[in-house]
Amino acid sequence: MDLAKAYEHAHVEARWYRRWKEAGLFHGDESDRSRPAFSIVLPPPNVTGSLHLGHALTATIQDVLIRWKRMSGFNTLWLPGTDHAGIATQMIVEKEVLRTEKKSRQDLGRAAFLERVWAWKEKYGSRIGEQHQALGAALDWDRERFTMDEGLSRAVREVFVRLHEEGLVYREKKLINWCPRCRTALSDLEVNHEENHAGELWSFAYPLADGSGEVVVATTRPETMLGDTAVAVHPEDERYRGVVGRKVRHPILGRELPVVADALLVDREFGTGAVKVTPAHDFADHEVGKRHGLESISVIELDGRMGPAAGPLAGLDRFQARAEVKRLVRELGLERGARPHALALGRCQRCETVLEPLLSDQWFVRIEPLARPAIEAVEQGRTRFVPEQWTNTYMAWMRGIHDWCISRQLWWGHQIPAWYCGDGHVTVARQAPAACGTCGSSPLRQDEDVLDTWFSSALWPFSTMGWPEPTETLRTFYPTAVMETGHDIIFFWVARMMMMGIHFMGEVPFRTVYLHPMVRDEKGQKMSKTKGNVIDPLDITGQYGADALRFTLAALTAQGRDIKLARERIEGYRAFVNKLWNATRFALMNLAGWQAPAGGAPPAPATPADRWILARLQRAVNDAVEALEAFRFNEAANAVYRFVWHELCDWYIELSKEALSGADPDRRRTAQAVLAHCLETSLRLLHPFTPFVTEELWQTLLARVKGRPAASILLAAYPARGAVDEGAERAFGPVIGVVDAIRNVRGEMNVPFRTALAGVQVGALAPEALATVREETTRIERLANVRGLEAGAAPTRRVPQSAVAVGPGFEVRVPLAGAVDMAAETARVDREVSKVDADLAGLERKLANPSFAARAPAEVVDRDRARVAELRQRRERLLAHRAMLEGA
RNA sequence: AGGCCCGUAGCUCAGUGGUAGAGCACUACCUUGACACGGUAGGGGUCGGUGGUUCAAUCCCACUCGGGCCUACCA
Repeated sequence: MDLAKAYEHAHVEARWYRRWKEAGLFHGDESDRSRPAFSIVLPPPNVTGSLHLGHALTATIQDVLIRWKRMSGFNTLWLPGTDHAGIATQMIVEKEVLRTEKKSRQDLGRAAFLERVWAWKEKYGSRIGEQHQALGAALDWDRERFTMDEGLSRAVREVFVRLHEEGLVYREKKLINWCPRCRTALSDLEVNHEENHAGELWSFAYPLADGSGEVVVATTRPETMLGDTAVAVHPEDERYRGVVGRKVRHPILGRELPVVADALLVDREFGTGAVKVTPAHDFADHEVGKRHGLESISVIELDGRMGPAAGPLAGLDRFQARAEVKRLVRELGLERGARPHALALGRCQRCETVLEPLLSDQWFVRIEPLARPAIEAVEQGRTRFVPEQWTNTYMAWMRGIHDWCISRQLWWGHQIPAWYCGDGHVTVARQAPAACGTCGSSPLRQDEDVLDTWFSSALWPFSTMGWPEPTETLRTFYPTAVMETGHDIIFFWVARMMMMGIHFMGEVPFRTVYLHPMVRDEKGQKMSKTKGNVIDPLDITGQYGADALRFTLAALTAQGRDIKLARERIEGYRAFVNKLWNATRFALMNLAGWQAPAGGAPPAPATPADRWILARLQRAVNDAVEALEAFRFNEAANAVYRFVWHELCDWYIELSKEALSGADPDRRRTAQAVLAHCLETSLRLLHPFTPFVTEELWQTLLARVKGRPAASILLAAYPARGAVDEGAERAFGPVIGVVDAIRNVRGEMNVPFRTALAGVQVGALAPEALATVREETTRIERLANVRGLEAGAAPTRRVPQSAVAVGPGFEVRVPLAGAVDMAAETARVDREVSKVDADLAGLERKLANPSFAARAPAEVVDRDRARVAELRQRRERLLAHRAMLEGA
């Protein structure tokens, strides 16, 4: 079968994915413990989600790891699944129901609404998985899971109950972040802090109760003064020494508030140095309240309106109440000014609504006992972060961690397994209990709240493997090898998996956390659904192919820098895929009559070029494997890219043309063997990055040379590291140098390719190197088109109509009779001379410094001395040539 | 307020204590039986700034200026 002239990805991708999947190549074998295991759980995308470039990056990197390890002899498992994404999904379906049925979820009621969500999930839940298939992801679809499927729901209940039994889950009325629009509690992490919001710092006076004066306080949220239960000052502040312990009178509500001294809350430098204290609606004030035994008065309700405790303002929206408080205070003559003030507003991660801290009954995870072992695990190196800098981020957060609010007032999610009897006793159980565990009464009512989505996500590495059953899968594949995800969810997800994995499995959930960069748009903006700047990777794969996108993402994944994706880069790597295609096409055209050696033994090289390309191949393999081991995907990709394009294609294929089409059958066979070996190895080396094209080419290539290849390149061995023949690399240097020099003259002097160069003299080269140069450049087609190379120790024969090129260790004189413009050649030589002069001046200055010779390592000094000698010789020859030109 | 990352060619970015690199873009030439998604050659950078350490700094250190991100209860 002949290959098309250009690679057409559309004809290849879907076909191969189907065959891989049908052949069961992606299955992780839980019963096979003869090979070391290597497992990854795919960070579960939202079930409502559509593939974006972040997913594409994650999928690419994980697939590279999985395919590389699979080919390297590991028993690999890459486990897919989706997340129910509680609040996000509920919002999407709510919007949809409102649009199509003009009903709110309350109109439908809980059961009917949940039916709608499940229907939505059935309809769209498989989309994201199919999109991963288009990228070539070698996921074990037989094990696909969903956070709300039966098994995982059971794991969630089990964890909740056990944590409750251990006293690590509790229910309490605490100050939490509340979204008045979503009508739910949120964890600290779901709060987005809007930087430098242009707010106002507004001041007013609390009159002392005895009428002897006033204390002026400032606030950015005037409406909260209705819930004030104290005024705080710094204990060492002279200005307020007299008022501590006295009372002020609330100007609107009339109650008396104590003036307390609190060094933790109050910054004497800020504002007036006196702070109003609202324990029910501010986290810092809440702490003050606890320290001083203050009453907490809630004045803002769950819907964002003022409650009964707000007195005359009850029923107003919180922002209307703000204006109203200011008006009332102003009328009372107690307003004391205002100034612009930048503040960080907390907003709902989902809907951007300004959050309200308020007191509410919620479920919490007591986090400190879970965090401590998760910190230790990282300290002890049982889990490590790559890039390393994220260790600090993780540690800092874990050390300052607060209890985790896990209840959400939503409908879509795992309903909390807690039941209340008529007397308000709580029974926590795995199954719905018949009677109250405390008083035995019934009926019981289940807690209506659901758990934070991240609660079930935290269990993902083991819940997906069958926990709480002691499954073979867990035994074989837990802990996973790598957690590969974005650094934006270290706290949301990575940290919580660490805590839960250690607590319930007794071992960390993953050995390495690799945090990939963020993919940004061309302006460097983060791509997000809410911003609407999401690029659909499937548009890219449709246009350029999945391999091109994958290779691009891998090649741009450097550590410590975000990816700004430019279309030109993808085009460039698409060209690379095409180059590989055509290199194989060339090989297939020239492999007639050759049989691959049994056992895939490397070919015996015949020429310096053979030895050189095999050495370079081994170096590329070593570089790529070392880079992969260090998670340096860009280096791995670039090492292979360089080798395939700039060494195999640019040099070896060109050099091999003579042998492949020549009369000598031995030379032809050797060239065939070396070329086939390099190509076949390159395909295996590249397979994890570009699975489709490499599979297609590998099958075609091996079918031609071997007859019956393996079912998939994925079953072939990944190229192994080995010793590089550095002598072969060095020996070939002069060939490249001489050819480059000839091409340089040709290019600079505008000698058309058609003009074959004859009578080229190469001199000042070691005899063996000269033999190589002679052999390889006799006829090297597009490299130089040199015919009849002459050799000599030093080409001194007068050739007036010539150009000269002097390189390290050699001199090439190119006769250009009739084709050469003497003035141009003189100018060219002058340019060369001034370059040499500049280099010489720098080096000579350095060598003239006595402390350089004294302190620098001898090898550095020697190298510079040799270089000076070489440059001087080069200068001399160039000038001699120039003199000859002028004399002619 | 604290922490982290980034400033290298026109653009997007690698990189290293010892002569500055790639891709794209640009200029010139080339349709040569693998490939124009190609080939060859060329132009283009005092590696953000200032000091310090060193024989030697783009690289290490300090400060500084710009850009980005994350954490945080300055009302």
